Amino acid sequence: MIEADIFKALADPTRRKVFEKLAGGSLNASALRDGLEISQPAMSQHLAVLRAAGLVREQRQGRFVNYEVDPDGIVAIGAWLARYRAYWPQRMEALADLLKDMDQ
Amino acid sequence: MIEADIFKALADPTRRKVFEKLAGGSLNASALRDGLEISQPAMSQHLAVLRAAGLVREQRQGRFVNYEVDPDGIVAIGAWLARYRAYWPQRMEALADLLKDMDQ
DNA sequence: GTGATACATAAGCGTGTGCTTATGTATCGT
DNA sequence: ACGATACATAAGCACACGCTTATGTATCAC
Repeated sequence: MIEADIFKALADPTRRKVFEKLAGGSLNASALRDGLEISQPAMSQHLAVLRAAGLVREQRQGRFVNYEVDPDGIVAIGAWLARYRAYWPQRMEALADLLKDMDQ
Repeated sequence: MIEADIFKALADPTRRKVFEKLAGGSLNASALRDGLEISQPAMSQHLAVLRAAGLVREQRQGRFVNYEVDPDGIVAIGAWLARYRAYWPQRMEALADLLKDMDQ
């Protein structure tokens, strides 16, 4: 069950912050650290969890490892959420439009 | 942060099973137990977590307490997911249609 | 080659989580 | 009123989780 890893990964607040940072674009592990008061090994461990969950993927570039959001993870969450379509208050597309607007 | 409670709640496999059972319709705590090898207090605790996360809501009916999916929780997940819209492989509506088909 | 930088991994530790057993509270049947 | 049923709560315990420090590996600059 891949959902198990996904929800576990997202249960941690630091990992959610990291993931949201990556929503703005690709970043390396060091760049992901600043702003967050976290040690280098802790970040490395968090990234390993996110990667194992399929939420993030990496790309080596010399000494740096660039991380980016893995669309597969997003799809998996969407797939899970789709099972509860009967409880969506309206079409998810409409919700998405709503949320896009309140995104500042 | 309500997402914290939501993802934490869904991180547990038993709670996800309970939640998916409720996707089929309202059920009381005892009915939710069968199939799952879990004690009565454990189920009660899991339901308390799901309720606190806004994923489930209850309705007393005599001695029984009926639980059902709370659309607010679904909306909250959809709202969070909407932040990553840039990484959706296509429109979520299309994904939803796809998933509805492979839902046996 | 040598030192510095970027990141991963290992080991150990405090804390949170999910379970159990035991008990409490409320409603139903008689 | 009394026992049974449905569920919640309390306390205690084993284990998982996230952190730290220490160390390993790989790439860059010179």
